[in-house]
Amino acid sequence: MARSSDPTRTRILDAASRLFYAEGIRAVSVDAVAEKAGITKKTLYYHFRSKDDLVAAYLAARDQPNLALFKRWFDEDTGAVPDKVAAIFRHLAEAARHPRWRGCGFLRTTAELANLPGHPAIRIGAAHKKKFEAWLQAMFADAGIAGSGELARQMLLLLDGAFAVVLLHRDASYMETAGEAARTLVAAALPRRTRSPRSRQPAVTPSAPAAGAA
Amino acid sequence: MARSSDPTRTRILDAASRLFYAEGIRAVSVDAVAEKAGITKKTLYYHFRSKDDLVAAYLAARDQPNLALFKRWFDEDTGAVPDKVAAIFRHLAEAARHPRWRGCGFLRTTAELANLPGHPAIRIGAAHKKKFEAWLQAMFADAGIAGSGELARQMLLLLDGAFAVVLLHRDASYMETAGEAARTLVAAALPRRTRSPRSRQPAVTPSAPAAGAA
DNA sequence: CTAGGTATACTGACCAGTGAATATACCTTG
DNA sequence: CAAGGTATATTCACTGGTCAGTATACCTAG
Repeated sequence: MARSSDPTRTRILDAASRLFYAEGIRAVSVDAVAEKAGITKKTLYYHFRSKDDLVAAYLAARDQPNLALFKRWFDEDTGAVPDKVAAIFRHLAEAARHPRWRGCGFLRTTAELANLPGHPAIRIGAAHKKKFEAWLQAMFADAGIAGSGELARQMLLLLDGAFAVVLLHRDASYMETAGEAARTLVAAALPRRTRSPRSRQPAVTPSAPAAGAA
Repeated sequence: MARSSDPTRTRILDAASRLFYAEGIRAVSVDAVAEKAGITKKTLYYHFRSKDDLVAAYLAARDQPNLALFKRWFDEDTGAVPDKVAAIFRHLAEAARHPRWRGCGFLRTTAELANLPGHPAIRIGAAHKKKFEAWLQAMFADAGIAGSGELARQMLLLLDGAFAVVLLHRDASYMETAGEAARTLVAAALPRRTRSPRSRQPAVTPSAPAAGAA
């Protein structure tokens, strides 16, 4: 049985990841993945039961690294919670300006396989987003925010909306707009004593600070 | 030359629309569209130059009706602007509970064809979203909101985020969360004298039931 | 010498798009 | 009005190519 550290399996997964992310699931053939990995199709089918399995493995391999990246961006920002959240969007905006950026692999796979609701890849994508939401909620709860669950959901909506819109318009500034909306919502939910100075900057109207909405 | 009112062309477009929306672009063959339309493939190719053309026509046919629906939901709500915006999300949440709902056809097509940046269908999708954003901005400007452009972009992000997340989790409640976040942001941006009483309800904490969010 | 792993070569199904012929409807001209 | 032509609209049958997945054989390491 091939272990996850199997070098051949790793090569296949690496090739699949690049191709599926760059071109989409149905646009990439198993032959193409095998060729990119430098092996034959039969070897690929020795390591993965089917193309569907390979697609699921592609997303599963992206789960932990993606979450770790978000957490690092959050942790490394030295500001208050609204700024830490905005930092995630800031880093994503930078990534989105790279020519090979193609949005969120989890969302794009879900959109492409929307006609197969029980597909293993979709379940992995859903679990990934749930983990991110749960982590955010924990961060908000730690900061003393009462409606941490609702707020985490709102962050998720802004983030995934930004993935979709930036991909559609090829305009990374929407990612920054999402970051400012996120900062506004988090700042409004924060208990007063811990609110950061930067979070008092209104993202919506320069005249009316949104502090009263909490 | 086939006019847009051509009954055969309409039949093809109707079949294409149902299939592409339900199954995705690359999952639907031209043969399948022709069969669903009750014609032969060659007839389809008489009316459309290629499959790519057909995909673009599918989205173009959805542009105006979709916008008209959003405008109607906005206009028919009798509340203030934050409530009118929330009404759009409320109606979409209802639609999302239908078993055949598959998210936003424009976004899903964009996600699937992300490897073909210049594809005509993507340009039509981008134009559609830009029209919606411009219309929203005009509504906000009419309501005396200073940062109407930024606010309209935030609404777009919440809306498209909700499309993506609801499709991923098959949980329409995210659409309502997005609606409440939208209501909060619009209410915070509104000049004080015209702010509605409902908009003072905090959208962040779930303990306060928002009207219509059932 | 045997079991895990890889290669060549294949299957049957499907795919986008086309060639050649035919039907229909209208329109000109004698 | 009638004969013949022309553009529109449709069909059947096909092409070259790709797809996911497999049958069989080989090969190398323990």
